[in-house]
Amino acid sequence: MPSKDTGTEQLIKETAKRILFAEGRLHATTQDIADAAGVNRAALHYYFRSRDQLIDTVFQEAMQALSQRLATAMKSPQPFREKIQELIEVFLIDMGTYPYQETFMVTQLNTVGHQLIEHIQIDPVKSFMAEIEQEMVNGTLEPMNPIHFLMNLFSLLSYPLIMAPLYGQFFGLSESAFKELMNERKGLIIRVLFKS
Amino acid sequence: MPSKDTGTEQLIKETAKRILFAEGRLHATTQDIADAAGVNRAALHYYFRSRDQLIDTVFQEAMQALSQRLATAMKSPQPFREKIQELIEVFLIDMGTYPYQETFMVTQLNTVGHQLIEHIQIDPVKSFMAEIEQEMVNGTLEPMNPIHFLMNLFSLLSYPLIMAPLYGQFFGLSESAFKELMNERKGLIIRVLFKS
DNA sequence: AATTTGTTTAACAAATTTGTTAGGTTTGCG
DNA sequence: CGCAAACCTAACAAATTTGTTAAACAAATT
Repeated sequence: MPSKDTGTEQLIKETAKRILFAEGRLHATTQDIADAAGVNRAALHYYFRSRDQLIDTVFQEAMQALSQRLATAMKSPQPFREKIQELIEVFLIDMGTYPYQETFMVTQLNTVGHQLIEHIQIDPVKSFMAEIEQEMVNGTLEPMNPIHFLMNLFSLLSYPLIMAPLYGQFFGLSESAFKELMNERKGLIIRVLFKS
Repeated sequence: MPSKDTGTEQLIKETAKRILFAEGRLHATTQDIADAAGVNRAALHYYFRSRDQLIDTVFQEAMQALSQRLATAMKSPQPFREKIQELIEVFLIDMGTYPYQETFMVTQLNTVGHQLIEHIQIDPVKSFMAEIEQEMVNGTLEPMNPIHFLMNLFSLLSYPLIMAPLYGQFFGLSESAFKELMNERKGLIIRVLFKS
């Protein structure tokens, strides 16, 4: 830790994340971010050198956070079903605060041309897939490629939150009606995945 | 139709859609689009006056196309299950060509601040929801808010395609392996939705 | 062939966004 | 205190992106 830490670097990163991941304004300018953080735009260059580097930092951190969340939930020492339940809870909370994080990352990958990602943990995912396969042998889950199970899980979790503005338009849902629906989904997703 | 139609206007729109919806480069510049279309950038202003108007035109057309697809599939005079099957087929083809259309629309809604959308048909969706409710009464579907059923359907369909670059990173999937998985999903989604 | 009309583009201008610099401010510390 | 280091900002410069204009070009019509 440096002798002087005003927290500005952290503030800028968090503000950038809020604008990009929470508000979904994917082409926010440095001015937008600086204003929202209440700092001079030059501070942004002081800490991150360039817009690209700020974006890249935020991207890498988001990737690691995602990887970390997955790893923690997947390594949790609980029975399978409870583990899934925990994963859903954790993910819904995170998606509630940063619904557009994944969208941002995909857009980033599409524009920059698939960049390398640092420090993502692949092992917990692999062992979790083995665990899923075991459940299929046990008969708890329908047999399929375990990747499908994961795709189903994350699809059912993420997509509605990502597309909320669109669903609002098509179904004329209010904010609160939508929140109510999302709460119902916790149990619903479990039922869909486990067919019980 | 004007006496002279070089097809340039159409070409520009289609190129814009390709870059935005297919390649997912959501902050493409007018230069990017003009280059990809092989026309001078001024042509873009000649036909659309400004970048914003081009984007808006493309946005509205995409919205109407989406609404149209939904309406057609939902009004199809077939038994429920076959209707869903058709909807899945149609949607998977469209998503294959324009995976980022929905992402673009949401981003647009988030940045421009929920703009009005012209000519979207809401009636077919309503009658389809009634049909879903009827299936629940019949016992073909688990009882739930029919919006959940639609959310589940579109989630399972769209999300994997939208997040393909991310899944590629996390699971180390090749293009062809991914395509294979997506083909498997057609039947899988039906099974998940109907629990049979 | 001359004219009209729609189309295309090069060159220029304006606006926006990003990056730099030099100096001012604050804070910790001998 | 004095001063060194980190922090912050106003002002400026550069780069990028968007918008305009005037002229060239091509095809249809008279």
